[in-house]
Formats: sequence, structure tokens, C-alpha cells
Amino acid sequence: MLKISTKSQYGLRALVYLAISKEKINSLRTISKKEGISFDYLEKILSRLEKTGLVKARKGVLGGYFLAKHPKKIKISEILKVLEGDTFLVKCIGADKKFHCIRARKCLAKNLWRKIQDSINSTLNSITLADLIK
Amino acid sequence: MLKISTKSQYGLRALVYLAISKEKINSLRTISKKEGISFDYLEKILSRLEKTGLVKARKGVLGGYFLAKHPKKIKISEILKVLEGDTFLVKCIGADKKFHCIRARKCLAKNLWRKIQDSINSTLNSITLADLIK
DNA sequence: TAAAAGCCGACGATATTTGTCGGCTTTAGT
DNA sequence: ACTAAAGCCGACAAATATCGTCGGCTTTTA
Repeated sequence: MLKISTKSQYGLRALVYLAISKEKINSLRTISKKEGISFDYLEKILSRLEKTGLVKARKGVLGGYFLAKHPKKIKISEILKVLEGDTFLVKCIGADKKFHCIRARKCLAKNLWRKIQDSINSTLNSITLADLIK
Repeated sequence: MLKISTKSQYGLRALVYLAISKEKINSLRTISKKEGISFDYLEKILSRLEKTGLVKARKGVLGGYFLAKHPKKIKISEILKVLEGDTFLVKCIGADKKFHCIRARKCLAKNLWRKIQDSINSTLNSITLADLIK
């Protein structure tokens, strides 16, 4: 249906929150409350962002999350890749060749998907978290 | 997950088929066989395209489907709109204002979604069925 | 009047998305 | 050392969307 999952929307909002926050570190509870996002769900999202090195976490009392890099260094494409998986519009142009269809040569639609894909990618690659918050 | 549904993929392939076919009219059965798409599913897709005036149908023996307009007059955006519904990346920028979130003013993410949306739209609006087949 | 074709609504299977829950580990403050 | 606050992790469950099937109907041509 060509839509951005709420997972990505939530994730991005959390990152924006961290980026503009005056605090050096923000707990999951705080972010979820301020952004109105389910605590448990956001936990999974941030945990994933943590594993892929976009945010860092500190455990224990006074713990929380903070950005791993300067917002300038975080491209939107990175974020979405982590949260949405390898975002290819259609499998037949994706990385996994087993989905590349047999009628590849004849398939005139393929070029279209590729074009749209490119246009999305270039937008995503050209914008950073820092661009969003200024 | 930011993907094009197979419904749209099938629909587009069917339209391309009609556009490049030497026959003036092609039955559902023929298209589904040649394109390797489920007969019953494709029926629903073409029926929808028919209702919205992109293709026309003739009933009875020797019946089938044919394009309602010249491929030059059919923009890809039209096709996808019919098949995917109102394709907005996120509800909060969609037509239905009840989904526009409360934190609209604060929401820095919104501009991003809009930017991506615009880039997709302009690609989709600038390409016609005719462009695909030449 | 029979066969081929499209029309239509209901249904069901599957996949994906969106959460929820419970118990674990780590850490700061007392 | 103990406790409470916080993150970590895997299993599960609910909701939704996608994909496809089915049966019976109408229309049309030979």
C-alpha cells in the first residue's frame, strides 16, 4: 500500500526527540510519554536502533538513550533501513535474486519500479536528522 | 514496509499487456495465462480498473478487456491510485483530516514524509503507460 | 440454447504490523 | 548490600492488510 509503517514513524520521532532534547540522556519512559507512543513497542524500536549503532543506551537508574552520532551524520536512509528492513519497492529488483522473476527481460514494469525506487533513495540519502530539526 | 503490492504489479502488467497487444481485445483468461497471474485475482483487479474507466470490457463470447484510452493518456499515478487507494505514505498528511495528529506543529517528521511523497508523486505523474512500452 | 466471457459478493488463508507481557540484567543512590 | 529504576530479550497475541478462491449470476455470439 506504499506506506511508511508506524514503526518507522515512531522511530524517527524518537530520534528527533533525542536530537532536540536539552538532556544528554532520555529514558524510554520519558520519550514514550512525551511522544505518546506505547512504552513496550517503542522499547523494541529503540533496542533495534541501538543494536545497529544509531543510538546508545545506558542501563540502570538514570539510564536511557542518546544519539550515537551527531545528527548531521545520521542519514534518513540509515534509519529507515534499520526499521523497515531492506526497503525495496518490489522483490524483483531487490537484493535477493531468487525473487527476480523469469520474465525479467520482457517485464516493462520493472524499469518503472526502479525509477521510483531511485527517486525515493536519493531523497532519503540526501537528508539527515540534522536537516529535519533546523 | 514501503512496498508496491502485487495487486499493483499485476494490474500494471495487465495494462502493459493490453497496450502492446496486437489484438484489439484480450480475454481475462488469455492475460492471466500469458502473465502467469491467478485468474480469479486478476479478475478483481481488471474489474476495478474497468469501474474507474481505465479499461473497458465486453461481455460474452469473444469478449474481453481493452484500454479505454491511448496509453499516452494514462498516467501511472492514475493506475496506482485506483489499485492502491489514496496512496499517502502516512495518514497524517493524507486527505482524511481525522488522522492528522495533534502534535502537527511540533512534528518535524511530517515535512520529511511530505518531501518523499512529493518526489514519488512527481515521478508517477510524469510517466505514462506509453513511456513504459517504448 | 449452449458455451465463453465478464460481474459480483462472500469467504478464507496467509503475512505483516502492531503491540503486550514476564522475567532477566545492570546501575545509582542510600 | 539492597532497592528501585532503567534497559534487554524472547515469546506471544491481537489487529489489519494482502492475496487468492469460490459459486452463482448476467451478457453475448455462434
